[in-house]
Amino acid sequence: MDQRVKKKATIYDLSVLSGSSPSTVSAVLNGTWRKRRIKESTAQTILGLAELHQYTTNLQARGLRRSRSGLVGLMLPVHDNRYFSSMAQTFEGHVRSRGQCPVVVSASRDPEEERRTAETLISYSIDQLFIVGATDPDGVHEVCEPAGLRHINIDLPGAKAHSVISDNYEGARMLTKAIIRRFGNDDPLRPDELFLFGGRNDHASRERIAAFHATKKALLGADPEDGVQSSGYSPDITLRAFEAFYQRHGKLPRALFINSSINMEGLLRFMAGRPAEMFSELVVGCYDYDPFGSFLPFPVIMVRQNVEAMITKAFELIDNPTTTPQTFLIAPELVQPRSALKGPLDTLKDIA
Amino acid sequence: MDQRVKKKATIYDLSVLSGSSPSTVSAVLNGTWRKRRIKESTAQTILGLAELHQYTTNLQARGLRRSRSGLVGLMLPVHDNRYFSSMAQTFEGHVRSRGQCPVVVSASRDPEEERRTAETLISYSIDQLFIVGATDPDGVHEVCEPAGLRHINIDLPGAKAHSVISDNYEGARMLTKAIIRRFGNDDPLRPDELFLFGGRNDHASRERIAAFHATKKALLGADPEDGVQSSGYSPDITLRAFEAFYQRHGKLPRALFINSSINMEGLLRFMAGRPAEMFSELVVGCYDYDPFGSFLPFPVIMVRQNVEAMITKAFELIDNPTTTPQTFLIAPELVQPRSALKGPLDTLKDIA
DNA sequence: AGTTTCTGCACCATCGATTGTGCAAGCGAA
DNA sequence: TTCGCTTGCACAATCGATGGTGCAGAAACT
Repeated sequence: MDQRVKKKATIYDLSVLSGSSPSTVSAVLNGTWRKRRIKESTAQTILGLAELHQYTTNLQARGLRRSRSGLVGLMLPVHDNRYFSSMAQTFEGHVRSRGQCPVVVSASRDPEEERRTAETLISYSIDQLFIVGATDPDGVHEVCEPAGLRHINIDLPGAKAHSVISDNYEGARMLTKAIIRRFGNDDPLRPDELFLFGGRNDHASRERIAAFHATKKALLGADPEDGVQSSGYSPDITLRAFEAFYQRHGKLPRALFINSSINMEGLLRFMAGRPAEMFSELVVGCYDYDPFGSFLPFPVIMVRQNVEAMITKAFELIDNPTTTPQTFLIAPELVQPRSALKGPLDTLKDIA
Repeated sequence: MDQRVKKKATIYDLSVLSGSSPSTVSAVLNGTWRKRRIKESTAQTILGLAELHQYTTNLQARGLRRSRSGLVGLMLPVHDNRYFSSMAQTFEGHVRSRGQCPVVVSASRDPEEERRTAETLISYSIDQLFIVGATDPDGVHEVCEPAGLRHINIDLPGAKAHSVISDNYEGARMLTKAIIRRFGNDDPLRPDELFLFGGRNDHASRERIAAFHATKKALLGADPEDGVQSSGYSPDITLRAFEAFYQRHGKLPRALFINSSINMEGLLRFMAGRPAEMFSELVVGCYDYDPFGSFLPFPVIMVRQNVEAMITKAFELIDNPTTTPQTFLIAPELVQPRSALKGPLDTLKDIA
């Protein structure tokens, strides 16, 4: 054999070398050999040869035959965000510990892309799909269902498959309350001094906005209609929302409820180039946790969604396929300003 | 057929339905039919049937036959970090625009895990592998090489395959200089007031530390030996390093060079629970960019590695396989405090 | 010795798509 | 009419692993 690109050893090669049949080799290598009553010594011989020739199973062939692949998919809206990246990190740990191979892809919150991505993954016979923050979870379901692919929604719920999501209402209630309480009694917050930025017409935003309204009303007695500035999940649109607000009022509100860390980046863009003092009195609540975000020069109260619990619950549900789709709420956690919480990375072994 | 889990249509099904042979169906569906002189009308019939029955290619079967998969792998140390997650985001865009399917996995900076992960990916016949920040790039190479898998190192170089990395020396030089210059002439920084935290024995750390030493020496005239506190890539170890330092000196240095955003999180942990005033005079340089990190309550000068350029260069190299392995340096960019830069997410279309 | 029961393994179809090759029918030219 | 070329497609081997089935030889039993 040429040293370059020597073909990988197959069970047929080992079959010839060992004098056993391919099926015997296969059984030995995939661990079913006791069930097939292969002699211990035969097995050892084959395992030895496999080691020697660096045999590794061609997983495409196995996948083709078994019509599953050992791959478990995670579909994210985007990678570049601490909420979703911690989701990926946590997911990886779980999948790895089950001896499967995690595959993480993103679909940009584009319903079409979401479906295409699911289809591609299905073509590789992935075993399960975790759908995170999909814009159109039910559209993805329509793709998974006929293929018999087990799937589950996380973060944003769908009607046709189980969903595990944050308790957005409760989280937003806590957050709104914490923002309001942050102001003392001598100079309490007025209803028209607290605005929500971000959010669009998805389940999470709706819940959060509802809780925001209700809590404002309950604690501040009133809630002016224009208290919400929708700006989707885009830093730039959020920036423009802040600029527009600033244009109109000549200042920012005293307090902000920001719908996600992505919108929070819009606030950063607004801050860039403006004097820091402009923000020294600001109080911000952000629905999402980012360790750096927690230490900004003004108090930032954050909500950390319990990613670990969500993923755990999702695995539980996907393993015991039940009947009618349900949505499960996972309680998030309020994070006081200047908190550096442990994350999924802390599970990895530290090396100095 | 049962409505549940109806098997997916195959070329054989379409072959029966259309009255053509499987090979003809295959050719039509994979686009090689003109080359095979299939009649236009035959093709149209088959395409119609494919549409009707929602045919999708079984990519495992194709992969088995062609011994490639259309998958392109990205192996990261970890997901949960803005540097690496922006890498993933950028990578996805590139791969998608080439009509292939990106898969992102992490290997926890564990050489053994890195090799195992590469092996798994190889078993799925991925077409190319981008190895980011590997602890043992050459170990991964040893796995890829015999399999004939094209691969390239990013962020941390290897000796046996092309590498695309940040110009760490130059970046660290700029950063060190910027930190020092940050102090006015009336109260200039002394050599024993600037410390480096983080880093371990990898190429990037060594370069940065060398530049740190050299620049300190050049600009401050001296460089005490104990100016570097190695603490790997772990927030917790970094936290302990800060605590130990604080224990010994009763205060932090006036200025810090922090080797990565992960170490920066160690600083956050140190800050948590301590009064903000303790850090009001601090000046920090961080080798990595995080938008939130840029707005901390003290000046944080950051270095943004040019992820887009690195990925672009990597694709260029992996497409034109040349001879002897080389390392290519990509210039990073100094980011002034309170900057909110655009990132890979800004490429996505905004939806409000 | 003859029959049953294990042992230990080989045989072979199969998963779905790809691709080199072969060949019949159609057509124009000689 | 016959030769030769083109058109349009079918055939069959192949990628590597899996798992149901069958069968020879040894052991156990009557």
